[in-house]
Amino acid sequence: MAVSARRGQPLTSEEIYAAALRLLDTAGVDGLSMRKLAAELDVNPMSLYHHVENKQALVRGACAAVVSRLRLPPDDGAPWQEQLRTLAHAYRSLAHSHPSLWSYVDGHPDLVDQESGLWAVFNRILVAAGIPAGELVRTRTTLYAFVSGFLSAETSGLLAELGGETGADTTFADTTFESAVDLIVAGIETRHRASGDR
Amino acid sequence: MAVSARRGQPLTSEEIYAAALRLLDTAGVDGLSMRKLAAELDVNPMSLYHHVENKQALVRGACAAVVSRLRLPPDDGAPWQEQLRTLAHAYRSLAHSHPSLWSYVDGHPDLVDQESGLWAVFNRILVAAGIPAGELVRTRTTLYAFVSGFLSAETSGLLAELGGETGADTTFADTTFESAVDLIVAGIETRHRASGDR
DNA sequence: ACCTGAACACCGTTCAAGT
DNA sequence: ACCTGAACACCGTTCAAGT
Repeated sequence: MAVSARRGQPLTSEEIYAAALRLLDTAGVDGLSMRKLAAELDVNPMSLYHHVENKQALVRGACAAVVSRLRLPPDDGAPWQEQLRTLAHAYRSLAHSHPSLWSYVDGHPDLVDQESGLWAVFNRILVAAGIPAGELVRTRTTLYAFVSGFLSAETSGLLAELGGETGADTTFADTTFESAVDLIVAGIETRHRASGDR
Repeated sequence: MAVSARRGQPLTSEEIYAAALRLLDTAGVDGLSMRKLAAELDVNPMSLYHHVENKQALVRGACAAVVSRLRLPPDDGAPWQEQLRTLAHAYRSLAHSHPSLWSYVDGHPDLVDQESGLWAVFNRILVAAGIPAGELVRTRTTLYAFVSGFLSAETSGLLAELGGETGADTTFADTTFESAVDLIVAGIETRHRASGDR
């Protein structure tokens, strides 16, 4: 097994993705280059191509690794409202763990489902909330868009500059997210009640 | 006044931005380059720098031109629900007019307000809806995030692949957007009713 | 004032050659 | 198998020189 002339150790894709994530975090998607990544790993730029198809695959892979760490709420019979809140907060803290990556994740929702199985869990919760089967996809898509739109606003700085602190530990963004989730839950409850009235 | 050797006519920034928008529409933000733009205009790449500070300013300027075309609903005393729906549809059709630009607009919400005055109009409508002054920024930010999240999902193809046609002219995306706006309006009405109960 | 060519410091990626 | 250097086709941008 040939070995890097510069490092005396073989490259692994784990190393590559870890270093890529580090660069992405500090410099954003545009700040990552194959050549800088190679320098970071003390390796010839071309060595990377033995472990990664190309730059696009590298970025996607790094994001996939992040998204796969989403902690989905267990199917423990808790009220759907609670499960939905838990899911929303888990997703938000995932975004916060790598904010400079999030615009990419946002633009590639297929990756999200593929790596986390989010949609199956989302469906389960919405079924528990009484959403009819025919409305499932529509509702899930809308709610996902709402939450990810919120995170995009947060990540891109729309929320950061607004209003100061509201308390000891919670920021304006925290309380605003809370009320956004409230609005979503209330929206579903309203819909449920409406269909019950028929 | 010196003149392009290749074209026999002076460059104008209007020309530059129009051509840039054309390139952005067909190739996306990553597909635009100063050199390709210069070729499109039959001009030396360096001539562009006499009219535009750099590439970033060029992209921002092109997006600003698009956003400034947002048609805001007039203050004609129509019910706030109707005005909110009109605003949402105007914003959506703006996004549809240049979908490949939208991820950039989405990541730069400051540009949106600066070029369209959206937030003042948004505030006016929310005041009419009975949102208290202290909740204005929070509510407006949340609703904007919801709508732009939806458009991001639409623009990035999340909605495109789902469910076929629902009728003659309306697509799945159209009806889903409609129900998303319904959810938003219902959410505000609920909040209004709740504060009226106090 | 406006335009231009040469140059610099970067990119991603292919390919043939090394071990 | 894995690594590497040279090379190709691109980038954005500076600068000195032209008209």
